[in-house]
Amino acid sequence: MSRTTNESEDGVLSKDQIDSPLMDESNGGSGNGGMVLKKGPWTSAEDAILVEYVKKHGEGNWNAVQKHSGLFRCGKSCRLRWANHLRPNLKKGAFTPEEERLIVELHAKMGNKWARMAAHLPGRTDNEIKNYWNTRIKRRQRAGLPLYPPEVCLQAFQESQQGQSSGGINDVDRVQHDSMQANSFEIPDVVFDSLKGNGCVLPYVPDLPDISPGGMLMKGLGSAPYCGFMPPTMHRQKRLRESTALFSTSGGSFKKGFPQFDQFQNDTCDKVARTFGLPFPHDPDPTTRSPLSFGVIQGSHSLSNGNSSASKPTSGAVKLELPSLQYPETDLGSWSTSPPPPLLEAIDAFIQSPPQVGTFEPDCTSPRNSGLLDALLHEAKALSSAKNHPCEKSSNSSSVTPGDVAKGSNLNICEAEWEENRDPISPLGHSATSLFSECTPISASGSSLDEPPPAETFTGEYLNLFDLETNEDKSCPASCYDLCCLTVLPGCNVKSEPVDQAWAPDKEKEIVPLMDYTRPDAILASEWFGNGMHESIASLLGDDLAAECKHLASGNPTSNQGLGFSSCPWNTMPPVCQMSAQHP
DNA sequence: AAGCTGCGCAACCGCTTAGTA
DNA sequence: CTACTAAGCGGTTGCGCAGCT
Repeated sequence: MSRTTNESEDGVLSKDQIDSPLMDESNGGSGNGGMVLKKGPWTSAEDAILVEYVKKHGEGNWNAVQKHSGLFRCGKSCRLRWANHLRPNLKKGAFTPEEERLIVELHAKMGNKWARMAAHLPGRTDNEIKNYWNTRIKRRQRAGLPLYPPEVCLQAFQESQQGQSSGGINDVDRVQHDSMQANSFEIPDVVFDSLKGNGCVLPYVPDLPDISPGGMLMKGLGSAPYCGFMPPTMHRQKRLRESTALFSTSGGSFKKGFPQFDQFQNDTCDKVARTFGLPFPHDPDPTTRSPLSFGVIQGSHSLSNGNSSASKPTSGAVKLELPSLQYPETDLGSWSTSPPPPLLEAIDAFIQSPPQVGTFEPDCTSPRNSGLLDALLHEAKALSSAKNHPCEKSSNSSSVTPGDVAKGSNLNICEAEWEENRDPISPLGHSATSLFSECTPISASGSSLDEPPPAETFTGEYLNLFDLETNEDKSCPASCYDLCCLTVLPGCNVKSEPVDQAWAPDKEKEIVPLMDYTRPDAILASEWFGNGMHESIASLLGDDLAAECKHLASGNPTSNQGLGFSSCPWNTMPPVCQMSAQHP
């Protein structure tokens, strides 16, 4: 705003306009008789022309503006100028606190759906909101603050829970567009569209959504200090291409690696749904269902789903639009100087090019919402699959990983399975491993971080949450945590506080040190869900996992040191999003 | 005072979606 | 059903300004 257009040149086409390299010949080549179109800042004169034109002809048909008004601007540029600066009722100036709060809430619900967010902020443009958000991210990153305030995460979660209990996804879907006013989470249309079309078994097509409420929540909840931090932007198309390429060669492998996906998906989603009171259409054989948790989160679409506007389930490699929050993994990159790319790509690739086995419920869990979630989902499925097919296991649980963390625990089996499924093809096989390896480098000293998160923040909150937490954990900020949070659940040893209490705004301060409820794991591990929920989780996780959780909770703090806390969760991670079955 | 750096905003670019022939 | 066009959307870039050295 401070930046003005060529105001000094008001009234006439500046020589810039005429000679400027900004004049886009390539652009002007077509549709305007070879006329060169001007680029760059608008002048007052141009604004006046455009305003006059719109007054006469109304909005729309922007390509005609240049023809009829004499503006040397492309229609696109005119539309943008009008929408962002000239149209009436635009609010100028800084965002008010209320607006800021709303933006945060909206982003939590919608992800990077700037236009949709703008619809909730009269007088504000998507561009403004986008810029504000990007700025906010930077600021908070620098400050080592969570992107989403705990209240937002809590609200999101609670609302999602309510949505679940009150009628399942359909209800949620129904209110999605009014969610803002109601402060309820908005569920992406996409998710439900997909569900409708695919029934319970949906191809795992993480058409990346934006940040999903769920994803966001996960993020927000998951990455305490950095929750919801956006990764360095990478063009989605670019990423898609990259990821596609990345997995193109391993596409065949995927199937091999995840032979049981098909069967798996139904099982898990089903169980999860039932466990959490979600309507589940069919339940052929509940007993076979894989004990997977995270349905909790997923179950609540609002929680796990991102919303994406346009995604439809597709098969094969899918373009993923990663929401800001969708990159839990990106947190790594965001917060550290260490290169996130491998991780991101791995996860992205995985998400984008899920195993063709593809009958994942894409939307129920809304992979789109969170690339991380997708990845986790896959891993979880792999794990579950492995469980169902012990014969396929291999004893090769070598790598440093979760297995190490859970040494001597019942989880070893799972871990082994996990390892089995992971390498070499598992989507996360790469991501998980590389992920941690990348995360690990972020030393406790924070040397690899641009702005090492305040140690106090991590230790204070996390250590209280997890007995497992060690100094190593501190060195593994958001990114790791985001990932870990999802999987750690079982092992969380949380000094839990009753949810309501913990979230009481007035008590927030005192509680924060005890529990970081911005993290899903913390919530899950705490009394948040009450005993019933714990049971549900236990049932989902399976006895072994549950036992493992306890084991971990009581934990051997040193077991995970080499790898960092984050490594553990991956192995034990339950499928986050098996909610596919939420179709009518 | 000059240079440097970072921040924030405006605009652009590329892609997707919707509408129409 | 396909092709084309317009519009919309989200990510990225460029530039001016402010603050710091």
